[in-house]
Amino acid sequence: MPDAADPAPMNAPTRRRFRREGEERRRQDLIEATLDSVAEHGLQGATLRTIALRAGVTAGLIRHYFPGKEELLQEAYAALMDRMTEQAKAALVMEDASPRQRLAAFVTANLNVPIIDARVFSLWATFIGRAGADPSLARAHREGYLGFRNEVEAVVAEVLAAERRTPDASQLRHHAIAINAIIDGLWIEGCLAGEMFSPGELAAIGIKTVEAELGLVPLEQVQKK
Amino acid sequence: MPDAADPAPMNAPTRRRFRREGEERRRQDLIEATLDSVAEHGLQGATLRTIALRAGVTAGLIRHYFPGKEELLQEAYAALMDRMTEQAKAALVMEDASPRQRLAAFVTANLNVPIIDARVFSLWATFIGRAGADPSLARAHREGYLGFRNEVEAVVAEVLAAERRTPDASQLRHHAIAINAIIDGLWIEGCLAGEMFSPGELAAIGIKTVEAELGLVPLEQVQKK
DNA sequence: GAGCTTGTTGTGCAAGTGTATAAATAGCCT
DNA sequence: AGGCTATTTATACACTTGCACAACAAGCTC
Repeated sequence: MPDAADPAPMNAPTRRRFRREGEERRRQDLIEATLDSVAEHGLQGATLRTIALRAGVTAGLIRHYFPGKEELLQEAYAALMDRMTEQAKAALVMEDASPRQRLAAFVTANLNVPIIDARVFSLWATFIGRAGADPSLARAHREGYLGFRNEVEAVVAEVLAAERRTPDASQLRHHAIAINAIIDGLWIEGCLAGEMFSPGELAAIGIKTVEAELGLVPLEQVQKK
Repeated sequence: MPDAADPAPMNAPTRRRFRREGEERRRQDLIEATLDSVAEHGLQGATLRTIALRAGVTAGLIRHYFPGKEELLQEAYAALMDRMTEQAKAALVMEDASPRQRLAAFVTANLNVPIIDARVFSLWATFIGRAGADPSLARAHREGYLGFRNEVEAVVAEVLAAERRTPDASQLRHHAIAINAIIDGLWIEGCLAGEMFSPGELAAIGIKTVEAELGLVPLEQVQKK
């Protein structure tokens, strides 16, 4: 069958149809596609073409929104950190709850979905692994870590105050460091081997360990009284 | 000065001098060079040429010892895990020491150099970040993790037995999970921001937190009695 | 020391990388 | 409806990557 019926002579180079999106939307889509690619294939597998494919655009467009790949990765990492710390802190804004309840809720929130998540962990590990060599990544992490620890320290202070205990700054700092470690450690265990734990088990362990660290008497004993 | 005195006519293609090394030596050198490259430049920067340069050989030689880059990376990761778990367990083989002392020594060993080390952490994070996508990495981690946790569980059982306490299997497991988290969390804090802590501070916090988790009475109170 | 084995080098190559840039077209403004 | 602009596509390019292979020489054996 001859192609004489084709209105375009030769095989017309049919160009890809596309839609114009707002700048903010495109940037967010590209960042999300970047995180997806990094989570799935690692930093080495996250090529501009892979990212663009996932975002539903062609590779050239990335350069229109980001000066280069480096900047895209940095913005993606910043977006990830923002999301993580924001979710973590969100559990703290409970009105009309005792400090102890708020602390427990904070621990619980950090040891369940969506914070316990294999994809997020993969991203965190991939990026943090470069923190030793990349000062900008190291600084971003440092700020996020200290912010998190300060939140913990503030709640701890409230909890102890409610118990009529007045720790000095050094003790408070040690409590925050320890509790931060407990949450981080359980978070990793949950992300890497979530199916090894029954639902809520990690949170229960976390609360118990944190309260033991603070020297709080177990709730059963309180209620028995 | 004319080069007529040069015994070689033209610029003779002077080939690189080399020495033949034993197979085991070369393999270990290449694995070490791989770990160095990954720690410094990440997985993406660890190219065959970079690795070979660091090992003092040319890139082609790698293919003589490893089927491909994939296998080299896997063996490097296995070597890293071996070293880490071996060092960690080494602290447990103390003769004539009470279970409680052995547990404290274990915690201390895991929260000081050489286990607290930015390079090792960078490597761990880089590799573990790929565990979600690479089943072989995931399995290697799982085995190392469970081995570590079982060690912890064994020591905890001894400590509690010495205290005349007989926890059931579930309680023992929870203790091991929590203590493992404490050590991991503090390890990360120390690796990522070692200079924020005074020497021995992390170990002190670790011991205190672990003993609180187990419900051991602080040593000061024991001695006062 | 001659000869042989094989560890080691050097070069080549196809595929893929980030970046640069020209061509096209979607969608707003008048 | 028609033109303008900037978003988007598509192609080109220099460079790097992992891998293949032929040439070479280090060091053992006799």
